[in-house]
Amino acid sequence: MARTAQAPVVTACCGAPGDRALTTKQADSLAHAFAALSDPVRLRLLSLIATSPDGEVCACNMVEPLGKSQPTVSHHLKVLREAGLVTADKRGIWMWYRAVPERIAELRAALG
Amino acid sequence: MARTAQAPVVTACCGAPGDRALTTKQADSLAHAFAALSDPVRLRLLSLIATSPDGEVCACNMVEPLGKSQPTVSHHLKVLREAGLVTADKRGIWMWYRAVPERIAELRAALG
DNA sequence: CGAGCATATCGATGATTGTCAATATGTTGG
DNA sequence: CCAACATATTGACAATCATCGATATGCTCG
Repeated sequence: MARTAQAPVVTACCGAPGDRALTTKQADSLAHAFAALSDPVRLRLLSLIATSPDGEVCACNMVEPLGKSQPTVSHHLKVLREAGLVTADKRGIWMWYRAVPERIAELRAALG
Repeated sequence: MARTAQAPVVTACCGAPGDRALTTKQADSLAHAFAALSDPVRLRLLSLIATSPDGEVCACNMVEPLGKSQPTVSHHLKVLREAGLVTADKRGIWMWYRAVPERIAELRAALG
């Protein structure tokens, strides 16, 4: 007695799911990371940062191109930081953001 | 007169963002796709399907391992379908789900 | 110290989402 | 056609989220 209830023992109605699927813990962690990428504003922020010639971008240069208020941009940057996708570095008055390639590679690996 | 307002022309306060960042349209599309991966249940569903030996899994075999109600699983499968990450194929009573590797590769490429 | 600026946090609000019970749709066997 | 079953849809509700204005924090320069 397993599967759906009255599935024959030998070959069930359905394809076997196998057992190398994600655990609940793995899925929780990954979902949290992907959630950080599930907003257009955050994707554009990460894109701005990751494609910057210098490898880092000042927060002051991200408000205007995004067309969102400063608090909104700050909020999204925080989400990206908490997801481990970017790091922040305060120098003087300004906050400099860099991408975290290892973390991004992690997500890419989860898709492969 | 650009950048933040009173940034010197030569070298601004801040790192230049460059111009190969995502457009609004691209970001919208990608965000929609990543949003489909932002839930643990959906990640486990996709994992179940993608790692199945047969390359396809019957919906009847995904309700029990996930510990969620049948309508909830059905809802999540619909989200994955609408994101283009899986396809569904009705054969007789059962619905068979397969992963869409091209679409998954698309997302992986966006992270590269 | 005090003024001015960059960034973060707070509080509120409208919108979206995950979940389930109930029900509908569609398929097969008798 | 009817009963039984697999899956999808509907309706409702609590929780989360994106957004902004107002405000707080922190830094630099005079």
